[in-house]
Formats: sequence, structure tokens, C-alpha cells
Amino acid sequence: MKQASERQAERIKQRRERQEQNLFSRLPAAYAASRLQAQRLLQRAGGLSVLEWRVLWDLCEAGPMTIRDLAEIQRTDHSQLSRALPAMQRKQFVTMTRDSSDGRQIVVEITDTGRRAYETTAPTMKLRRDALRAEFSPEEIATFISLLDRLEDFLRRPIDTFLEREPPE
Amino acid sequence: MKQASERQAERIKQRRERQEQNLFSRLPAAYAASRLQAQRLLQRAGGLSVLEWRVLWDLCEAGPMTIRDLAEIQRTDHSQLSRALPAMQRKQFVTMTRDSSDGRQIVVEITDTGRRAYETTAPTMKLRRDALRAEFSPEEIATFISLLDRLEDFLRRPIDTFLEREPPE
DNA sequence: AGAAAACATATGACTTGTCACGCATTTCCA
DNA sequence: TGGAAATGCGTGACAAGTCATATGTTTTCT
Repeated sequence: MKQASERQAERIKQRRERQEQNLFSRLPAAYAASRLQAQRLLQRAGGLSVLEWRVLWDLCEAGPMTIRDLAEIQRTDHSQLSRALPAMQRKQFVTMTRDSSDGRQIVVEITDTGRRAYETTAPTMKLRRDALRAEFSPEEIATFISLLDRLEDFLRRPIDTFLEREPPE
Repeated sequence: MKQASERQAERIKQRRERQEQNLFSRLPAAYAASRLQAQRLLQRAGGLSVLEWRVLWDLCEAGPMTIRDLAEIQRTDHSQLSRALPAMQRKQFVTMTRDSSDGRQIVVEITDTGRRAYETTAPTMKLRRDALRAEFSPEEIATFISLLDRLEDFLRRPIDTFLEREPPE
């Protein structure tokens, strides 16, 4: 019986090592760790959520813009912003005004309160980016980014492209 | 007025290009794309959820194991499995039995039904891994994995390590 | 000018992921 | 051996992400 359970432990270990080499299974964990670290830093730096931080950062760096612009910069779904922004407006971090020349769009602008929240938080987040740069050389970052580019390209391809053994006639 | 809005468009473009180089902002998008592709493939291949697929795959490859083992292999929180497994049991994909020698543990084992679901789905998921291998050389994959290793190591470090300018006395 | 298509946003429903806490069991050690 | 610590699991609460669909605007095309 001992032997059987040892064999089992060995199989589990091998499986773990194998999955360590599987990109698809590494990505969620890496992302989760990144998000968690950001959440903790933000919590400590003043209590912004990840979404709030992203919005304030973009608005501070690039000025007022529409929800669509924000979503595009952040590579995320606009619905996430649609939902988060009203709360940020209530907190007086941003204003939302319908664009007078295009009535579909909402222009989001940072307020003084929002800017102060940004300025409180930014130094902490900069420390994190600095720490990353201390860990990875510019070349390594470039390699990483270019691998991510190609991976994303692959991931966004229509799934039929690799499901079909032979092209449809 | 035209000029002002053009300057604004330029600022937004610059911001987008800058954030393209930011690892922390690329990771969520890459992960999201990966999950979405997996969801679509699984949907087409028979309707398993990502979690279900992972569980069936691990159990098929490495035999019965505890919830903790599964969580470790999948690099995820045990609560996710705690929640998903009862439904999988109801679908007859797995059995859950309390370990007789350690009453805290639950041993999860795949059933014939689960194995059939796995076998229906596996070829599709293999095509995906094959397609990835057609896109990235083994060396590139190895580089990618090793960068992820180092990134994860960085991300799991206690946040104080880079928040402190000077060590606490 | 009017119909159709494209676009920007809002919203409901769902999945994946985390934490914190509680309970039961096991292990460790004084 | 008995109590403290560690471990395994379940659960409530929440964040972040997606989709599909609805609604109102603008653009495009005839």
C-alpha cells in the first residue's frame, strides 16, 4: 500500500512539473499574482482599486478622453469602465460629460480630488515599476513584450484556423 | 478647436503606445485572451468549463488526488475547486471520497463518464497546443517560461521588499 | 430625406480568481 | 499524553473580466 501511494505521489509530482512548462497554465497564475500584488500595493497606498488606479493614471497622463479610449488603452472591455465610472464620479474622482459634438460619447475628465488621489498613489506604483526594472534588463523586457505580442496575436486568431485540418472548400 | 482635439488624439495615441510596453498592463489582456480562446474551444468541443477541463485533464494524466494536489498543480486557490467539484460530482464526472487515513482530505477520482468527457475534449485542446508549438520554437517557449518564472517570483515577493527605501530599525 | 449600418454606452448574467474566517482533523512537542 | 500549531476543506464576500443584448446617436448610402 505504501508503494502504491508513493507511486501516486510521484505521478502528481511529474504532472506538476509538466504543467510548469505549459504556457496556457502559467498565464493565469502569473496574471493573478500580478493583480494581487497591485491590489495590495494600492490598498497600502491609499485604497484605490486596480480599475480606479488605471483610470486615474491614464487621465493624468493623457488628459480627458472617452470611455472607448480608456478601454482601448487598458486593453479591456468597455463594460468594465461603464460600471466603475459612476462610482468614481460619486467619489468626485472624475466628471462624466456627454460630448456635445457626438452625443454617443461620454468624455471622462479627472478632477482635483482625483488628481490628489493619483498623486498619493503614484509614488508607490512607480517603486514597483522601478523594482521590476531592477529585476529585468531592458532587453529582457523587450523580449517579454514581443513574446506577449505574438502570443496575443495567436490567442485572438479565430479558433477555426487551427481546428481545421483541411481548409473548407 | 480642431487643433486642440488633434493634440488630444495624439496624447491618447502616445499613451496607448507607452502602455503597450508596460508588462503589468499587458498581462491581464494576454491572460484574458487565453482564457477566452480556451472557453470557446471547450464550448465547441463539448461544453466543459475551463475549470472542469483542468480537473479532468489532471485526473486523467496523474490519477486520483486530493483537492490540495489539484490546486497545487493548477496553481490556483483550493476554494475554486471546493466550489466546482460538487457540481462535477453531480454530473458524474468525478467521485469525492474522504481519505480513510487522513480524515481532512478528500480524494477526487475520475469516473468513466468523466473520462469520456475528457476524451471528447482532449483532441481539440491538443490541436491548440500543437498550434502554439507551430508558432513558437522550443527555445522561445523555454525563454517565455523562464521569464514567467522570474516574473512570478518577483510578483510573489512581499511588497515591503521594494517599498522600503531603508530597512526598518 | 429616409432607411440601414455602424458606433458608444449601459446592463444583466456568468466565469475565474482572490481573501478571510471557521470547523474538523492531524501532527508536533514539551 | 495533552494542548498548541499546522493542515485540509468549505463558504461568504468581493474584484475583475467576459459576453450578449438593448438603446440611443451618428454616419453612410441611395
